[in-house]
Amino acid sequence: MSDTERSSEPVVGRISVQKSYEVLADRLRETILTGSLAVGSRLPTERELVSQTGLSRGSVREALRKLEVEGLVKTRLGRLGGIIVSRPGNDAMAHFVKQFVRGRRLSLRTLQEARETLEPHLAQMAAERRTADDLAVLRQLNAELEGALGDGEQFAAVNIDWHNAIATAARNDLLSAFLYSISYDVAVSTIRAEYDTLETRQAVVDIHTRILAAIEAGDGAAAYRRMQRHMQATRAKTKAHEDEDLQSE
Amino acid sequence: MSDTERSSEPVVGRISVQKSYEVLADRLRETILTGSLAVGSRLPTERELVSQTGLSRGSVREALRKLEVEGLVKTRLGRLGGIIVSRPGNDAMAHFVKQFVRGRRLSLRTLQEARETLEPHLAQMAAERRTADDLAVLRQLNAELEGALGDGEQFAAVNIDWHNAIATAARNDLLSAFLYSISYDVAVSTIRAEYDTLETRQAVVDIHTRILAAIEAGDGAAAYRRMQRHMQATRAKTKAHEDEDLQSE
DNA sequence: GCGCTTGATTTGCTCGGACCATTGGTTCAA
DNA sequence: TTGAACCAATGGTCCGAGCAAATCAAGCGC
Repeated sequence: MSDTERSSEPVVGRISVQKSYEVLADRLRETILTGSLAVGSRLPTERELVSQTGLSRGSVREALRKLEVEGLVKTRLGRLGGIIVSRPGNDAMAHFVKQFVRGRRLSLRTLQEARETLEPHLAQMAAERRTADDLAVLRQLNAELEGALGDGEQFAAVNIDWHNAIATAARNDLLSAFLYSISYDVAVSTIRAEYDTLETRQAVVDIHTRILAAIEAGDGAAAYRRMQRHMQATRAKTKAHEDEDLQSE
Repeated sequence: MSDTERSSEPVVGRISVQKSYEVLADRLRETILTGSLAVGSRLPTERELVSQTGLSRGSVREALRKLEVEGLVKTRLGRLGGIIVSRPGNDAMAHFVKQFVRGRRLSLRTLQEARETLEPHLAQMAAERRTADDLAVLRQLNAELEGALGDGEQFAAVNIDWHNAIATAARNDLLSAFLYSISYDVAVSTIRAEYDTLETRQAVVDIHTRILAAIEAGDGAAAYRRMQRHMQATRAKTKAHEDEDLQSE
């Protein structure tokens, strides 16, 4: 390549002008994450950040808005309010994943597949790691589920909690956050199909009981198999909804 | 419960004052997601939004900042610039997951487990759904990987691409986004441990070849098994890094 | 006529200042 | 002691102005 042949030789790389609020957001993010600021502690007030950085109030606020979406800070109003260091929770993850799913028009089938990927493994991990407290919670939820056999709405709600409790017992905050993020959408979409009759609800309680038994016994392989079968049964029930969009409010 | 016993009877629920930029962000989000605005089309300019909503410029911009983090819009400068409707991509997901992982101080072990959960299933799905194009890409990457046997950095980079290509072939945008989000962090942390010697790199190429063979043959079960073994081997190599934090920039 | 320069235009970006709303503390009188 | 009125600190909101980048169009020189 001769240097006269093409005038687009990259002498200097692409210049991207950093916007001030981006810079501040990055700086604050690093301060929060590496500075070991305790969750719940307060950042400087907006006006202090203004005087410290030399930026305008608006730019400071835009930076804070970004961190807020990321779940790294929360803002509280009034005296003794301010910018509180937080840590991203399952809700922040769920909010983001929801926009992702809606924005990409992902099908219910896609979410169901994700469940099938996550849940059996989570059940296995739960069987291997569950504490006494985990078991108590799961037994409680199983009982509640049985008590809600007659109420489809309630049944679905408790069912979500049950599956998330399994994830909690698996002791993997990332995977459980993933599951949490999709469980609501999947559940509301499958309520009618999966739990339309008392028989299907009873069947769900039965398989839940058997999965819980495997977890209690510490039998990861059995927990995996049973959860996998549970997922496949759910998929069969929701066949009719396949490839359905999830654009509803 | 008598009605005089406790004065904390919730007559009216908790009142949460909606902030104006929240309201606008919600409205714009719904407009984008349900209004079937084509990706790439332009939203009204900031000044137009100001006159349409009656809000101030600052509030409008704060709302836009939120949507930007969510990956629903991008802003471009200059004439013919403006607020462009976008759709959340893997990068937006990766950015969010990264803050989540850092903010919660998740261990490398946690990420490795997520990989072990996702990848075997993704390999299976890839075997069942891969197109001719997918196979071409995978063969190409396998060749590149073999060519990079002598360069640890390059090898690791191509390796990431290879695993993500598997996920792409699995045709599940959510799971592939999850994997994409953690692959970088996992990879950079395991480069030295996993690919420290020529022998280990050669072993990786070998197992990749066998996984690819299963995918070519459409043998989902074999692809699952081989990927699972690959993951277990990787885990063994990274034992030393277990429970290590991922707080580096 | 072709190509480069120059200016105008549109758009997001940044600033400064002011005032409002909410929350919690403080003071003071009954 | 208790209740109400007031004060202070902080985020929320608004207005207006000018800057900076990207594009287009007109004009100029060859």
